[in-house]
Amino acid sequence: MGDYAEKLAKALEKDETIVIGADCSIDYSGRAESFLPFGERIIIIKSDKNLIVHQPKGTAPVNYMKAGSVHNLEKVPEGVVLSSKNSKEFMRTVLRKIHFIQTKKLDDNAEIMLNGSEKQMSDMIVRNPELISRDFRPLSREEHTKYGFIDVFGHDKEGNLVVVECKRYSADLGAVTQLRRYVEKIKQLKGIENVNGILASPKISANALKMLEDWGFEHRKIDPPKYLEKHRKSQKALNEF
Amino acid sequence: MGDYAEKLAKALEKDETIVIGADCSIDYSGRAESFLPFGERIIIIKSDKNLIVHQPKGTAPVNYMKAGSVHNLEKVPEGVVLSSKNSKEFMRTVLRKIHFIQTKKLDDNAEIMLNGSEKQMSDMIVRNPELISRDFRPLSREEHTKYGFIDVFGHDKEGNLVVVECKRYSADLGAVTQLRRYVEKIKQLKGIENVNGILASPKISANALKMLEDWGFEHRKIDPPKYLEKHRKSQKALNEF
DNA sequence: TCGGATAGGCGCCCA
DNA sequence: TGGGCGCTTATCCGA
Repeated sequence: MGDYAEKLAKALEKDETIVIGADCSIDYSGRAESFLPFGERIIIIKSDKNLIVHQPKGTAPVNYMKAGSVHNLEKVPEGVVLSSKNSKEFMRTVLRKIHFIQTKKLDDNAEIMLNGSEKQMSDMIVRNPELISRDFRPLSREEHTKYGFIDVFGHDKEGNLVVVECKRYSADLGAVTQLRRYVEKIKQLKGIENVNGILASPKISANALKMLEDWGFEHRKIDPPKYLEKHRKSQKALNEF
Repeated sequence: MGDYAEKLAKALEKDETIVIGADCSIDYSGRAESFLPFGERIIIIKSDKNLIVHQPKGTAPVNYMKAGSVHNLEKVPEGVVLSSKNSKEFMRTVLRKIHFIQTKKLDDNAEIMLNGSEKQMSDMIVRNPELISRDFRPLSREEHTKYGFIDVFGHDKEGNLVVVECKRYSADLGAVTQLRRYVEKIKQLKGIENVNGILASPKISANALKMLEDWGFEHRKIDPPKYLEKHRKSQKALNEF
């Protein structure tokens, strides 16, 4: 265990990414309080000194510490204690058996390119305003108000203002109240009553649709761009493997 | 690379957790579309066949596949291709250099114990209704309505209904619209006008507070239970290390 | 499975 | 730094 502590300290020093497989228990205190009894997990400390702990199931880490945390090691009779802290949080990991440690300086400057986001959806609507209605004319995007940011803002032929809120997946009650908040703020700011609210999404829940219509708003069924496009194209290839 | 492919296949078979350090590129297609150019990352496949890919910075994985995905390996001239799929998604990882692979069956049945959640906050309010007001009488928790679930529902001495919405951290505009939605639904369901809305949280943003007060609702500054308790106690200990 | 809501959410942008 | 909000959100819980 002594060798491990030295290896870890050296890797931390050099901003390497550290991967540990270990039997450990974890105390956390900060935004909440937690305790995780002993069990075998993967612990990763990244070059930005962010720490994540993964149990053998699930996508989300069970414990974690933000980037910029300070990590210290201490040998104790039962093994090694990893103490992590930042300005607001503290974590104490007792490693009673270490199965492996890998340390490596990772060279990765790449950034992911993503299609199908809500932002691309609103871009698409600005380029193809007929998706909202035949006479919709977009005026601005990401309009900032005290009551939030409006995705797409415009008007129709009669000059009625139109507020569009986009959701890349199913629209829920929260999406409707969000739209309502914007419409009301615009009404108040401009001192007018004729403001239309449009919720654009591929799906909407029944309750949300009812609430939407109760408020005199409308839904447009619109898919985010390129959604599942490659997936469909690769179906043939998938069938093979 | 051939040895690696075999090692991986065997580990997948045995439901081991697999940790790979590799230079790879990633195509993803499913709920959205993405491409990540080559770079050095950590890839983890867990015993539930969930996959996460971590770049050397950040808490969140850059790419991932849900639990229950199927993973296949294929040797190609440039290295190894890891194909992952489930009913709705597809991911293709090209590993052109593998730095290390660790495989281990992780034994971990422990569950994290957490203090300071919103649910515990509403429990605390039910036990200590004077936190809301001297004459608040809780009636129910998690009251289900078509417009959502109410955290705490009760009445005051005069018989006015009271809706309480809790937030464990700072309350924002969304919290206010959520509260408003519940209050309106209760008014509609009971056919009455005297329904009070209370937003309970340690903090509230200035815009949210204004909107709250515009709607005639009130804020109560309440901290989730045990929040930072250990942290404060350990301050002395922290100063030492 | 779907819907509604929380999360120690994270990460991004913008004032 | 804080507010506002999207997210391949994940995860939980109830109908």
